[in-house]
Amino acid sequence: MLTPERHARILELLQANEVVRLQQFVDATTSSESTIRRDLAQLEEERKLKRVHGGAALLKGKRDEQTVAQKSTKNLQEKRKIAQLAAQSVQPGDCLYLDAGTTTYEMIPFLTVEDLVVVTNGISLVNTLLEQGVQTYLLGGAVKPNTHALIGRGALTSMQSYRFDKAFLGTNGIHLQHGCTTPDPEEAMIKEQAIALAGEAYVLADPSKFHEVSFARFASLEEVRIITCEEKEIDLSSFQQHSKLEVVTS
Amino acid sequence: MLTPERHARILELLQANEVVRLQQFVDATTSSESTIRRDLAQLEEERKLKRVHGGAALLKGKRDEQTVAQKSTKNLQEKRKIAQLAAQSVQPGDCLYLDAGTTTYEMIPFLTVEDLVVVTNGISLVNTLLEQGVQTYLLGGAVKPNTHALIGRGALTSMQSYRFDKAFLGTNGIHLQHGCTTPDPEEAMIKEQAIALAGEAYVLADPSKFHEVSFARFASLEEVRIITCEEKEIDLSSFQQHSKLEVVTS
DNA sequence: CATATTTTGATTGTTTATGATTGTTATTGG
DNA sequence: CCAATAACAATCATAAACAATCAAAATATG
Repeated sequence: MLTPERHARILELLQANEVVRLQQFVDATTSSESTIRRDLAQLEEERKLKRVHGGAALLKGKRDEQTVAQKSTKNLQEKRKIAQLAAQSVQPGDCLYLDAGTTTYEMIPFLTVEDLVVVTNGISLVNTLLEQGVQTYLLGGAVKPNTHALIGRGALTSMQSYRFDKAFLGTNGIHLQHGCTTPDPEEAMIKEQAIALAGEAYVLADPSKFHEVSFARFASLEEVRIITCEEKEIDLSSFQQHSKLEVVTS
Repeated sequence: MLTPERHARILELLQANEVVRLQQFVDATTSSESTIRRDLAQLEEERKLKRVHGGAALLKGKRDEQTVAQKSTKNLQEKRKIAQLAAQSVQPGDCLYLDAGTTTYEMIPFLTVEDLVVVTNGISLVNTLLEQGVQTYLLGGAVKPNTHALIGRGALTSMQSYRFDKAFLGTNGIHLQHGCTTPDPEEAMIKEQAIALAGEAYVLADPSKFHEVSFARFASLEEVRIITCEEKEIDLSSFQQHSKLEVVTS
């Protein structure tokens, strides 16, 4: 049986049964225990299921995670490392703003300190935040269909009720002259205001974003801390002069 | 029996019985006392129940609230009929408010007219609304962990930017003297304001809600239209005198 | 066709969940 | 208020489940 077939069969069994033990998967796929374990590990990475001792269970909030889950298979390891580094800046009692996006999403499992309050404009983050037991606030506003981010006037005005210790933002481009940019001007406005309302603003960017420029600018290099992981092709030293830079040594 | 199965069984027993002895859990799950104790400790940590000497009890705030998943399997056919009737009142170009809740959720597939705008405080509704191609706005505010509804000051203030042609609301109790009631005062405030901002307010209630009273009142019978389906045990004529009543003949 | 890479299943220590046992704490009835 | 009793938390041994490792098989590549 081929890997995608097995994965499909596993998810199918889970849809039907909510909780399934390892041996059932073995019987259903005529594969070994080891293979099933590997499959389960992988599917958990992709956030398609939750492993439990003795088998696997369906994720509770499966409904609006799908789009995020698909995206997050790409560069997942890099993103997770960056996310982990970013999460280390968080202190007990902090009030955070988390941008909608896959990198910020990956931060959530690492947000383990006590007494956090998180404000976000990403509907997809809410479920996971609540499962972590984090007190969660959502901005209001128009829902952007493909990303499920909240944007527009409503989002801007409802953000004004909050102040943040730290804001964590994703980006599409980081450039020496043009700063941080993103394709959607609406989202750029939100990011810009989040930076203004935050004591410290962190931009999370994997190496592919450097020297890229997108349409709408939301920050200069000077006003944010950039968190990334190192890559030999990219020379980060030029950025170091303009911005506070934190790099994961992978 | 796997851990999530046990946890589910424990919570299920609690929903049915309000307060349950340790031995009942042991019998129901065929596990040892020690294991149940560990489970209870963990579930209390997750704020799913309250441990008491001799067993466990439901959290007070959650007394008559169930998770969305549990609710939505119950009375589904009835709810769907009510939802369908409610959706018939919707006209092209309308701007609607949809309450968070399972009955309002069931309305979405029937919202097939053109040019709708929907505002809601229910995160769970967003996905399905977008799939229907409806322009969707979400209120801001605190996210209520079990129901994923947006509540609190943030939700109230962000609602003030909108005006609705029609508001559709769920309820837990409908009573001749006490009007419409719901367990959570925070949610009641939201519902109340939605009614104030709407040209017409509709309350969707299956027959089990009649003559019931919950904690927080959000409307009198006079100011809303009630949509329900008929049931022989319940005499709706007394309600007819106080309120506009629409009944599905199932 | 030979070689490199990936996937698989068996084997191995290691970790985890469980149920029994222990001593400790809370409740109850006199 | 105190003793009796029930419920509790803590500890421990064990068995099940686990991750890590490795060699064989399947697959891909030059």
